[in-house]
Amino acid sequence: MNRSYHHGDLRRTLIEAAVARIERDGPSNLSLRGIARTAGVSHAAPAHHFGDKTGLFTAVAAEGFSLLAARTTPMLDRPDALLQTGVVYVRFAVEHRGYFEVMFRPDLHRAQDPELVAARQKSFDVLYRAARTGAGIADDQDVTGLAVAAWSVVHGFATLYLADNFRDQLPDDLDLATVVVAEGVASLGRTIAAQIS
Amino acid sequence: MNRSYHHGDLRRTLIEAAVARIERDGPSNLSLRGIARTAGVSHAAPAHHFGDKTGLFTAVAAEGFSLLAARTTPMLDRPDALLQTGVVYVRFAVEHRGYFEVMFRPDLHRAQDPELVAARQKSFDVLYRAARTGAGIADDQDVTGLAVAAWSVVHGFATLYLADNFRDQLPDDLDLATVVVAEGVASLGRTIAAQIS
DNA sequence: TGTACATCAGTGAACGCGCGTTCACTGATGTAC
DNA sequence: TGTACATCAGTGAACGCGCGTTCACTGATGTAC
Repeated sequence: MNRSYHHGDLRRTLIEAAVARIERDGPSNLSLRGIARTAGVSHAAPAHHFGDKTGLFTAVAAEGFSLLAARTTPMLDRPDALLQTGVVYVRFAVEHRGYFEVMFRPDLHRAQDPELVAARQKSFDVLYRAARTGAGIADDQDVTGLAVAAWSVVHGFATLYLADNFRDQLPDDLDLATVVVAEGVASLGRTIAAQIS
Repeated sequence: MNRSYHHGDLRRTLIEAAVARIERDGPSNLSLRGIARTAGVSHAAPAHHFGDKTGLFTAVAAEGFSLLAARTTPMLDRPDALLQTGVVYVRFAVEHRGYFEVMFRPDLHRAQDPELVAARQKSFDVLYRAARTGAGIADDQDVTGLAVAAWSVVHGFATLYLADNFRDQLPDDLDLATVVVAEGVASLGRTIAAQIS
């Protein structure tokens, strides 16, 4: 740990402080000064690396999408790729809530930032590939509905879970809860299939 | 419209101003003073009706859940109750974004407020009944997995849609998009069912 | 190896601002007689 | 119907606070010779 005047890796430290801060205080009440305080650094230091507040959150979101892509990509080799990708998505959201909450709040970051766009695209690609291989869909067939439905269910579950909406309904253990939900999705698919026609 | 010193129905006006404000500026940057400004009233007036900021948002959330329950309940009589409940849920989120965004942000309101608890419970009951009747599940069977999955998918879709994550993938028209997603859910159910075993 | 200098990273004081809350007040309304 | 008075709803000035951003600065590092 560099204790001298120059920090060494302040950029990284600030991103981690931002994440820690969001996990502690929730996504409201985010402040640059609070993050700098958590990082143990002067409140003007972030400007040096990120320009302004939005810049910092943009970097957090971009790194979040990179992390998510890195975590989900290995699942593509599994026979149950779509299921496993979903499970990893939910785990990511719960274990890295600080990233997750910033990633999907476009009011906090610059959506057109190139680094962010690239990282997000990488995540989306994994999802689409998982949907394709999982359902045995050929390259020229449309996978949009499936991908959007899969994304919606894991995203909705993660969001509601984090906001404590399932406390009374599901087992405390996330793995057990995931099994219940997976069975629910199968059951839901059957029900909706019957109601669409 | 009462233009005298006494407003007449300030409570209602303030709730509507809060909703309008959130729809305009997003869920971050909410301020009591801004809401009072939108309502055309002194910034100290809200304290009279809601005590403090949290009190106002609690009232907004409670009214949101009541509205949602009122909108979804009529769907229970339909043969395709679960599908229709889901469609109404998504429409509600999109058309009443101001309510929706507050309802699921427990950091903004007092979660144990009796009025809020009652209204939320009413909404949950509709969802559970829709899941039960939709899937033809008897009263003594467990419907948790199905209900949670159904809730997750509509909530996730609404959230991602509102945060503009589907711009490139789905038709602009919400009704058309809903059809695509419903088919996706059916397809997802099949895929997951195959991968669970 | 030593020195001079440019560049870079982080500091801390200062700014102006909008915020939530409080408080004594005032204008309007409702009630008792 | 008229008057006195209590209650209620909304006002506006004031408070202290934390915020984001700016700016001249200082301490450390890297480079040229």
